[in-house]
Amino acid sequence: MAGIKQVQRQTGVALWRQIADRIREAISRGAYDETGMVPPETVLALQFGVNRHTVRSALAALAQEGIVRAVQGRGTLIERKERLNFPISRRTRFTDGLRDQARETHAILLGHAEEAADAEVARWLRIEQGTPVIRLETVRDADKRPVARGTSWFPAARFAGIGEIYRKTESITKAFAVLGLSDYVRATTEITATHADAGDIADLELTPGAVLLITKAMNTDLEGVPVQYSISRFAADRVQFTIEN
Amino acid sequence: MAGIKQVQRQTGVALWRQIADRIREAISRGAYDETGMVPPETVLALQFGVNRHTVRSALAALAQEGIVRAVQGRGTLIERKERLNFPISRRTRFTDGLRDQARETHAILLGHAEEAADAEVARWLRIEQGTPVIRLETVRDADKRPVARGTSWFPAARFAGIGEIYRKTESITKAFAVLGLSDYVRATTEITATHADAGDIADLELTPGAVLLITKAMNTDLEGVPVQYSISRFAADRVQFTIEN
DNA sequence: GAAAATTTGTCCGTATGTATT
DNA sequence: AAATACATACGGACAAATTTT
Repeated sequence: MAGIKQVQRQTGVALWRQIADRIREAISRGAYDETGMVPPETVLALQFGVNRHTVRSALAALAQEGIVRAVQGRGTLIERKERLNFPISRRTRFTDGLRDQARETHAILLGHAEEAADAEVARWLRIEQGTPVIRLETVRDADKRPVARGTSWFPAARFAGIGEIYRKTESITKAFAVLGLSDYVRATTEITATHADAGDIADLELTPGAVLLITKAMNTDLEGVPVQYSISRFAADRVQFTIEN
Repeated sequence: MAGIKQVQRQTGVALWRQIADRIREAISRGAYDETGMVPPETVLALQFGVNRHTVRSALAALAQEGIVRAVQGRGTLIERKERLNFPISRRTRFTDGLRDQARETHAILLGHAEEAADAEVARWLRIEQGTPVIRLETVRDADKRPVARGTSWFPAARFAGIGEIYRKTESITKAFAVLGLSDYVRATTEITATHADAGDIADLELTPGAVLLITKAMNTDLEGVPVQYSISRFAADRVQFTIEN
């Protein structure tokens, strides 16, 4: 390899930014495709003629952008990504929506409980605060990769036992069917984005600083009665939403 | 103030994480509401009994979450935020949608140009690649705060001069009206999220690591002919989208 | 308006811990 | 078990931006 162009000091652009730009460019050029990894920090530090910590600042920035992912003891891996598409419509179904995009999907029930509806849940489900609801905590995988984790609430009186049914069927649609609700529709969806918290990082196998797409959604039966309120947290670099009007 | 509980070493949780958690909690408790700022790094370092760099790691994490914002020479400010709501529907109008939520909105035209449609623009506008299109670069403000920046493309043959008209009217809807298109509808919207790049940070007054909501949207006239394709980049901590089905 | 003090930003060097190979 | 590689933490120095004097 020919000599590497050194970074420039006192230019008004911090060294770590220059280095981040150079590494980002090298990655997109395919310079590290053989190994799928960035060279070790010590090597990069030598190449750019800076301290290892300066390289670490650059790599931290790239990790935050989702371009690389550092694994202690192994190295810094280059991330490549394709996004799963989630259409949002009146007929939005989580699992069905993935059918053509992933060979294998799973819905794992982390836990379920019966509790009293708080103000937010009560408002979305249009019930009295304090009414019993069933809460489900789930993680959804597509091809062994976690895609989203979520919390759903259901009116307890109408959907008693939905937790265990969901664990077996791995599908809200099927669980509803078992409980006598043959069809339902998506009424409203609210979308925001933020950074991943500790729970997201653990459940979705993300790195600190990762971006999340968050949906708050309410489903109703065909009479317009709310049957489910859910908050889902998607790994933003693995999904996109589409709305067709 | 009574003694501050020191952080604990060798517990398997990094000091900077413990400190970030403590500061986050203090902020939500309102402990710094008088000044709206976190104490200086040197003070925090003394309080927690760690080096200033360790505090900096914690503050960097909080800055990334959008909870604080460091300003060189001033201090580390606490961010408080309310989100503007953008309904996405067949009748989605950017400016109209903000009318009840902001006293004053502006659309600034950064620049416009006529160019040949690339593959992506051609696909969305359903025209031949290479067909002339007009590109508009805009930034939108609500109450003096930038909310989104975007790029829009229009078929040049049909909307000649839209750049200058938009600069005066500050509204796509009005510009369309001037050019003889009295009504239009939102056909499709694609939503993703990612980190802000350098341009976003500058135009939207963000900090590095900020989260963006990105929409790719296509509008058609009432006959279903595409009239606009746009990519908009929203500061995620200032907006949310809602979809009513 | 200029100088000083304050506060965050960058960079280096070193040491040690932890996870993986 | 040893080597490798990233993670954490400390200490110091100086730069840059802002506020205060």
